[in-house]
Amino acid sequence: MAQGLDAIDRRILGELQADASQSLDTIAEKVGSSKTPVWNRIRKMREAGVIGPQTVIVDAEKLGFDACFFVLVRTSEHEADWQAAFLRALKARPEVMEAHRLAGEIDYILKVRVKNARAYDAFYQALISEVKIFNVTALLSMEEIKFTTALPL
Amino acid sequence: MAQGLDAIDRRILGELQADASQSLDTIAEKVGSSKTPVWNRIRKMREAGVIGPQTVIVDAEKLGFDACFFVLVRTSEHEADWQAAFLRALKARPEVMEAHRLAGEIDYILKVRVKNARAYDAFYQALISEVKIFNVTALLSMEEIKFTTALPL
DNA sequence: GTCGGTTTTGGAACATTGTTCCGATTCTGG
DNA sequence: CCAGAATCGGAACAATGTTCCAAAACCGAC
Repeated sequence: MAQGLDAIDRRILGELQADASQSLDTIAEKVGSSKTPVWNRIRKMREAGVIGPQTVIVDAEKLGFDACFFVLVRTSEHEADWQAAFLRALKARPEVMEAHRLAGEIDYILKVRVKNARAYDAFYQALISEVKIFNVTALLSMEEIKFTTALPL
Repeated sequence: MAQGLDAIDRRILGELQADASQSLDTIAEKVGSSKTPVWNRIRKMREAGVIGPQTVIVDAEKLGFDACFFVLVRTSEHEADWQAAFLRALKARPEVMEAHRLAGEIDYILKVRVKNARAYDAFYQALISEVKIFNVTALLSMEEIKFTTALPL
C-alpha cells in the first residue's frame, strides 16, 4: 500500500495543484469518480507526505518586495559543523525563499526576496558575519517571467 | 481604497500563507476579529490581486522528480522578437518551474525540475533547437535545503 | 473459471464551514 | 461635536467537508 499512485491519484494532484479551493464534488466529477473515493485518496496522499502544505500565493511586488536575488555561494569550509551553522542561518532567515546545495564549482544557490537593494545588503552583511564564506555572487532579477509550484504530472 | 493593507490584513495573509486550509473562524480568532470582516478582507485582497492562486505543495521526490537544475543562460540576441519567442518557449514547458530575466552578465536564470539527468538533457536539446542561445551553464542541485512560498510580513 | 477475502466505491446522513444579510458600532472629515 | 461612510459582529442560510455502511469491483488461490 506504500505509495503507488495511479492515474486518478495523479489527476487529483493536478487539480489540487491548479486550484486547491475546488470542492471535492468538482474534483470528483473532473476525474470521473465521486466524493468519498476522492477524499480517501487525498487523505492517503497527505499521510504519505505526497501532498504537503496548502498555501496561498501572494503577489510579492504588491506587498513591496520589489527585489529578488539569486545568490551563488562558494565556501572554503566543508566541515560538518560549518555546514550545520550555515543551514541553521539560512532556515532562520525569512528572506531566504529557497536554498539548494549544489554539485560543482558553486556550493550553494539561494533565492532571496527583499524590499529593496538596501535590505539585500543588510541580509548579506548579516549572513557573512554569521558564517565564513569564500565567495558570493548576487544575480539581480529584473523580471519574474514565470513562477509555478505545479509539477508536471 | 486601492490597496492599503493594515496590520490585520497582514496577519491574515500570514495565516493563509502558513496554512490555507484553516477555517475562517480559526483565522478570525487568531487575528482577534470575527468571521465576516476576515472574509471581506480576504475577498478584497483577492480582487486586488494580492492573494493569488491557492495551491497544494506536493513532494517532488515522492513523485519521482529527483533532479533539479538551475540554468544560467546567456544570449547574443537581445531583440524583441527573439525575447518573445524565448518567453513563449519557457512558459510552454512545464519542467520550467521558475524563470527570471536578470541584470548583468547572465541574461536569464531558470529553475527546472525533471525526473532525471536524461530528462534534463531532453529539455535542453529541445530548448536550444527552438531558440538560439549563446551560452548555458547548468547547476545541479544535490539537496533542497529550504523551500517556502511564504513572504516575510 | 470460481470462490473467499480484501479493497474500493458511491450514496445517504451528519457536522463543519463558507457566504450573505443587516442592525449596531466605530471611524473620519469638517 | 456631528453627519456620513465604512467596518464590524452575530444570526440565518447554503454549500462543503467528513463519516458511515452496504454494494460492487478486484485479487489471489485453488
